[in-house]
Amino acid sequence: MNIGGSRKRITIHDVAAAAGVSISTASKALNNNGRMGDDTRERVKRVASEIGFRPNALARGLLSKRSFTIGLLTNDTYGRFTLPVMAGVAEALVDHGVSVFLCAIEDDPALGQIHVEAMLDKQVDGIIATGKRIDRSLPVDLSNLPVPVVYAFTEGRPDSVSFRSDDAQGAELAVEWLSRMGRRRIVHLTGPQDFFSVRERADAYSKATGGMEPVLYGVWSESWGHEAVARIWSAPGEKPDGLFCGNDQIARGAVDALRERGIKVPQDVSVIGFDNWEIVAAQTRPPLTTVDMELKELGRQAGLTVLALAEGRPVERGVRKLPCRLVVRQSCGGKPSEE
Amino acid sequence: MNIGGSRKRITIHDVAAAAGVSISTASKALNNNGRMGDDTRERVKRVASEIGFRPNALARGLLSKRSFTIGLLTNDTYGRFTLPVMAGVAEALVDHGVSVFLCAIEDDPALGQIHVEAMLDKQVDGIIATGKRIDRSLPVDLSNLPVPVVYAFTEGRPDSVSFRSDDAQGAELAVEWLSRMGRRRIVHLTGPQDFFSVRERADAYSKATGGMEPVLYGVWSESWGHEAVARIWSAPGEKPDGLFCGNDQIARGAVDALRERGIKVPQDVSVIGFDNWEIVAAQTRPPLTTVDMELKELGRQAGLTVLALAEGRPVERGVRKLPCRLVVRQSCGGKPSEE
DNA sequence: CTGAAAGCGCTTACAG
DNA sequence: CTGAAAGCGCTTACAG
Repeated sequence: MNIGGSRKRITIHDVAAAAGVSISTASKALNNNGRMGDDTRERVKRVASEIGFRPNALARGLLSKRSFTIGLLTNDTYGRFTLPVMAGVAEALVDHGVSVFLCAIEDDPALGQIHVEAMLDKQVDGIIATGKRIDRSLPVDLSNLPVPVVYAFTEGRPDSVSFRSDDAQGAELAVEWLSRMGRRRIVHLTGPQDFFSVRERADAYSKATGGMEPVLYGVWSESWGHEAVARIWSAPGEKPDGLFCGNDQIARGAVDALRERGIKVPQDVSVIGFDNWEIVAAQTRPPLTTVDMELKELGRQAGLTVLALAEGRPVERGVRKLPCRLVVRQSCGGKPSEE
Repeated sequence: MNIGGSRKRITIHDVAAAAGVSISTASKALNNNGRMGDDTRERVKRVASEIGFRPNALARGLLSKRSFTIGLLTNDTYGRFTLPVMAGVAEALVDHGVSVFLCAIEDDPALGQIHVEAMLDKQVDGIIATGKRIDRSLPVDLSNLPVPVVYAFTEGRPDSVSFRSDDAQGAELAVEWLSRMGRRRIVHLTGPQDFFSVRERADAYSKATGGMEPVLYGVWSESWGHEAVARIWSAPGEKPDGLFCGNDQIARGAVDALRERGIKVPQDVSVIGFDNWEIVAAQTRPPLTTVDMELKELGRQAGLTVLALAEGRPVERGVRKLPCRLVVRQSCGGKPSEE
């Protein structure tokens, strides 16, 4: 049963012995290089797989200077943004045989330093830095490392390679859809103004709507969505027929508040969210139409990019903005997109 | 600026040369073993840190048969359960210099196999298997691996080392608190009966309440919470004054439904959840009192346990149940616990 | 066509 | 007290 885990590992010596060749020949046979008889090569390979040989990546890495390992550094404890990014990274890299160290460093510089050093000691081929907002950097300096660094959904150095969502385009998508649903008085309820993405979305919103309605800044919570609706609907004057919310939580709060006032969503008012945070968006009544930042795709690209850098392939520097995608559910009307 | 990441790595040869000793002496000095003059040892150490020497973990691992790396395997894509477990594992192991590979394998056996092999190739010191429910195992056989395996919040082999939450005790905690709040007619709304933890919690609930009220099985969603409340309150007869919900989503649905019926929580009815899923529990109006499964602690213990196994220290086999903790917010009355 | 040797960056007996 | 040598498991020139 071997529960403690102590089966002796099979090395290339075992393969060589079993196949009756030298270890150099065994190595070359397995790696498809060197010249030798096809029969020899085949025999070595067959024997290797029969006895269950798997090359020791540590030994390989020592020679090749490649560990087939990268590190993902994040300060997003809750994992709301990091998880999709991580999924994309892993998915893109698993085919290339690279594994991913996940390091959650909170906002602790000392912890960050420890993790970076541990990763470097383990000879990672590269590092992906990710976080919870685009305009903050991790609490650790990644600028002079002996391995390539790619930033994804977090602020990087000016001359680095960064990936982020195109928040302006996402906001346009939202406003466009609302107009397409026939909405004319669209109000924007959003988060704190010191978030770069808040400003970017708000600007795009103003540009798209002509800036007739004020933007309501608040916090990223359901209760702010509630409060904003209360504020708008208790004030005199014409009411909006569309609400573009800065995230799904605000949207959910708004939808709940509208329902409590007897206002029908989407018949009377269309509400659109941002983030496509499944757990919030799908459980809202009605389920939220929202903008997805495609973080998994972002992770995938970041993964492929560190890999390229690690292999010395040329990569253009600068920040790359990835387009957002509209996910249609029921809070705006229109036909739900198949997911 | 070295953006590509190509600074030459400093080896023990550099240290030896700079300190004017042999590499054996350098090695012994840095590892605090071997005998040598204190001055020599100090000098080597000083030089090493001056030139920024960090030992190559791959080379070390080759000798020591320890990679200071473990793998965390999960099929919980959304990360709701895995993230806290991961946080605990990492927190427990970072002090020991071990890093964690995160492998999300969905429910794909082939993907699972690939990840396990990749981890083994990289000589992980052990593997922690985790998932999204206690009575399902990962879609990959971990029983005959050359490294120790620990199961956390997923079904393991009978003779393995497993950690799980004590759901019965958690349910008792919930019922007890409800009684303490003066509730006498407590109904249990929960998830699908084929979940082991559902049955365990339901049994504990029945035992604690005397089994006078039926258990309402459903699904893990807000809408089921809604529907259950509608069903109970539209039926004739005496109504409950306490609702023990199988998870926070059901609890949230129930709270919302009660509010819509004009029933006050917690004045008229106390509602308690399960999971302490922050995003749901804290945003409910009023915020949910709930049972926390202490998954982070579970992760911490699992981490320490693989480490022990990897180092050959004796570890008792079997499944260990960790106690749950009550988190008091406002949905039951009583004083909120400081978090 | 195949193998002996050197070496990746370390550690650890073993000499001196 | 210090260093030369062997070796961890591989790969890669280089001989033959």
